[in-house]
Amino acid sequence: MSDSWIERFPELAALPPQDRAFLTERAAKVALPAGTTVFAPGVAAESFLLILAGTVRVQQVSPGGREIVLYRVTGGETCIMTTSCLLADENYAADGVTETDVEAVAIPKAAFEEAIAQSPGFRRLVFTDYSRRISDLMHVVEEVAFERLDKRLAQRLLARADNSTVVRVTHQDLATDLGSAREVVGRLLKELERRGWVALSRGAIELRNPDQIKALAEGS
Amino acid sequence: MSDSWIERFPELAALPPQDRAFLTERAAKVALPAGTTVFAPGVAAESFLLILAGTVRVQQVSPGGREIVLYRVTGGETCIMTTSCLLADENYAADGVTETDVEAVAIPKAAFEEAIAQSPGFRRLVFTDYSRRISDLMHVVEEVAFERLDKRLAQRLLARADNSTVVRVTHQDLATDLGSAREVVGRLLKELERRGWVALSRGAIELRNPDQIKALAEGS
DNA sequence: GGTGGTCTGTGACTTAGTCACGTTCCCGTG
DNA sequence: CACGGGAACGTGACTAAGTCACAGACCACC
Repeated sequence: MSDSWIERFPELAALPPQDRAFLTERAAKVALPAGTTVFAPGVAAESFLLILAGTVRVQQVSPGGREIVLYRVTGGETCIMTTSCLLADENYAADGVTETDVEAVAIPKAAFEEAIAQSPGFRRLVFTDYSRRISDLMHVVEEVAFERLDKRLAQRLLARADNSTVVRVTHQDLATDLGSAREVVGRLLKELERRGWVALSRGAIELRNPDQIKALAEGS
Repeated sequence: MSDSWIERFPELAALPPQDRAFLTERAAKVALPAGTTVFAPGVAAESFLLILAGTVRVQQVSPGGREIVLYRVTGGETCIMTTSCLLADENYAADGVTETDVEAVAIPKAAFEEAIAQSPGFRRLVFTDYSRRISDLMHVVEEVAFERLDKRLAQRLLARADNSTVVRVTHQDLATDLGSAREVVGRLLKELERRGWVALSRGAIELRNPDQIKALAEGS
């Protein structure tokens, strides 16, 4: 297989040639259409996944049907859920779904373990991603436990806007991001509209006053 | 240093003799009195920590003064916060405090990295603990986001009771465990007392009807 | 026997979540 | 083109949880 994908991962690109060759020989490129379930509670993974492009959403679903996004895996990152399955035979109560079409590289378990054993750079990649996820999770706990929902909503709107002025997203999507309920998000959005900060329409939210929204997102 | 401590860690006890010797030569036993801050935001760790006895509480503090316990590290486990600092030079927004007197073993950074490189068993120990913590954190998110506070309170009471019938704990301690507010916990406890399930006194809670409390803790 | 610190109680209020609907919009099929 | 069904959104009434500003109550130690 071509080794061009390896450039997406600085830790791997810096490996000595024989390590790079080892990885590229055993890696297989996979394409996952949007909406694919990458992993789910109770399903053990059988290969290590490196994401090249697209995003995977990792979320929890409550018995009552509510959902919360724990973090997103994007290009240049690895999927620690599958990593953990490989390394610790642990099964997690979360599921991963592709939000967009995803291109990834799969490394079989045996090759993964050998890479871990042989290559400090590869280990570093894996550990760094573990740390990043723990950091993400702690941030989620902090937000859910301590921050006001309107502030968190403003943050999500800005994050999803990504410099554009119109966000194509449903109230339910935002509620899932925040671990809240659709009606609650709807009411908060309505209040923002009343203040003239956003304009609401079906499936889309226009940010009319990004500065005020930013102030809300950053406010104490 | 004596190598008897290594028996507390099955993964390490099973190592080949030279790996065991390597670790015990470089390890230093440390004793931390209750209430010691083991790590805090912005402070980088300089050695890897294995806990022999006692517990370290890892928690987040909100700007508004509220706190939430993320997880506890007990005997036979490693402290992944310090691990992450060593492996990924990442700083976390959490702090660790000893809840009891703690006996631990510290392995300096250089020896830690060598052990990671050389010993598959040592790697396995580290990865397993990472996985456990991620699992813990996801559980916290799930609880905080989706579960009712009275149910979570009942769970905490039972966990702290540990087969005894009297729990020595303040309302504030429980609130910190749950990431809630003292007054809220107090009101819920009062309601449990009204039902005759507990008896309240200053600094202690007597479980008068553990079965009902269990039912609440396990109920949908 | 006062005194300061910790622990707990209370009421009034705001914010968030739940439940059970009703309404509106869109898009394909007959 | 009507129309029927699903997805998205709106609403009111209610419960649960958090906040704020206090007021007591208890304990230990001079």
